[in-house]
Amino acid sequence: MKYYRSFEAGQVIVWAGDQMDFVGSVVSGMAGLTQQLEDGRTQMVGLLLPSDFLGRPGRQIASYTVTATSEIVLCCFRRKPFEKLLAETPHLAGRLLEMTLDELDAARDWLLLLGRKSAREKIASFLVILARREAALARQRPKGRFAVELPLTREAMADYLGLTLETVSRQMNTLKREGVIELEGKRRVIIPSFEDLVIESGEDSDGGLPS
Amino acid sequence: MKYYRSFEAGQVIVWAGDQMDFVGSVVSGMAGLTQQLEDGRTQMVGLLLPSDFLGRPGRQIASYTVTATSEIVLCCFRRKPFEKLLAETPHLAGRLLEMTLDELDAARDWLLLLGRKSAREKIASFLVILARREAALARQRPKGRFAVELPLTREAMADYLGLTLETVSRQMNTLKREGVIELEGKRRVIIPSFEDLVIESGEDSDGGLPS
DNA sequence: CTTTTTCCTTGACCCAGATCAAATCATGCC
DNA sequence: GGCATGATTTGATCTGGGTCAAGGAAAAAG
Repeated sequence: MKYYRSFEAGQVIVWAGDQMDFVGSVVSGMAGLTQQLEDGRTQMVGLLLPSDFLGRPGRQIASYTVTATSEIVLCCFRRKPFEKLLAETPHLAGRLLEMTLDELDAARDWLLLLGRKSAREKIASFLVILARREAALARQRPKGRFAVELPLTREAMADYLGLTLETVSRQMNTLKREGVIELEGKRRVIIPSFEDLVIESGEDSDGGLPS
Repeated sequence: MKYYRSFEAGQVIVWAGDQMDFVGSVVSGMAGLTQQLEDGRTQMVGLLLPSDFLGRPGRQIASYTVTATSEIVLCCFRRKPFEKLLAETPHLAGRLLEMTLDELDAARDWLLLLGRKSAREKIASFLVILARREAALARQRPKGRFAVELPLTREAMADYLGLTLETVSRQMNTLKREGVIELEGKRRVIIPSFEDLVIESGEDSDGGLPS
């Protein structure tokens, strides 16, 4: 009933519109949910990190294309048995509701980012989000000097942020030039002061994560 | 345990950060959830129409400001008894999960709208969304000639779409000039051909609502 | 080691939508 | 009616980020 699947960076895990006979959770690595307009414009609409849930119980057709942005390992369950288990286990349903509500909150922060933030603020916010989620896995809060791995291409970042890859590149290098971040290679970011980065992100100062 | 509350257009129902000791659902009218950056930039992150749920079980502090965009009637429950009921009624929890997943899907369509659509496409998409939701309440699909009520100011529309109110006004009048929509007063829109409006919205032709 | 491919950076230019500034319209109030 | 008040439209101008076009850099392939 439970099994593992691995994908390499760039591989498509599920195509939007395909039959989807499993649900799963991310063990390691990263994947993006994307939506497209027919002319090819692409927007990432979900970012899956370790512990995140993939799939929608009660729905057999995938609504979004899921692509591995880095090497990734999923822990999968066949959908039918999972749904049976879900119906029999109120605790599991509650946990899933909790996770879905958290995802909805994250999506709403993302709406604010896409609708109202400048390119510079978008980049800073994205790094803040990654740092927070990376720290949260270790039950911590990011603070002071902090390093973040970017398991995405500039293009994937652009699709996340509603920008072009050129703008992402320019803003990353501007932030670097101004000392807000340091780059170690192209995919590793050092944040000298997490607090300063939060200011750049335009967020309300307290940033209160409620849970 | 159950009671009704009414608000006039423009009234704030809940302030972000306030204690929130009730949950509710919309009986009639419309409200918006909004988030703000400290410099005042505002983004609507949720739109509540009749039958929509307000509040988050298990959370006593409101994360978003809720404002009535039109006269509105809510059916409210005190939070504690509701949570008790929720814990005792697996069916209710399942229903709530279903609604939350639908909201998440809507939020993801909204991400695509904010991240990648032009102002014209945003306006058209918004009208398509309103028409679909209005029709859905009558268990129908919008088709052919269709009328939509806009219980929002141009500014509220701008906050929904990540635009300025001037751009909203201009695009509405451009669509009117081109015959894609007709305006009856400022708050009522006639859609001569729903199918043509969907094309203007940039959506994938089929538009498949999966449920 | 060389070549190919993929990803990233940088520059020059342009345009959709923002900003600033006036009108116009609609509605309620005295 | 005459006069505030708030919503909307319209015009003029500006600009952030998009688009187009080369180049680099680094990994993968041969």
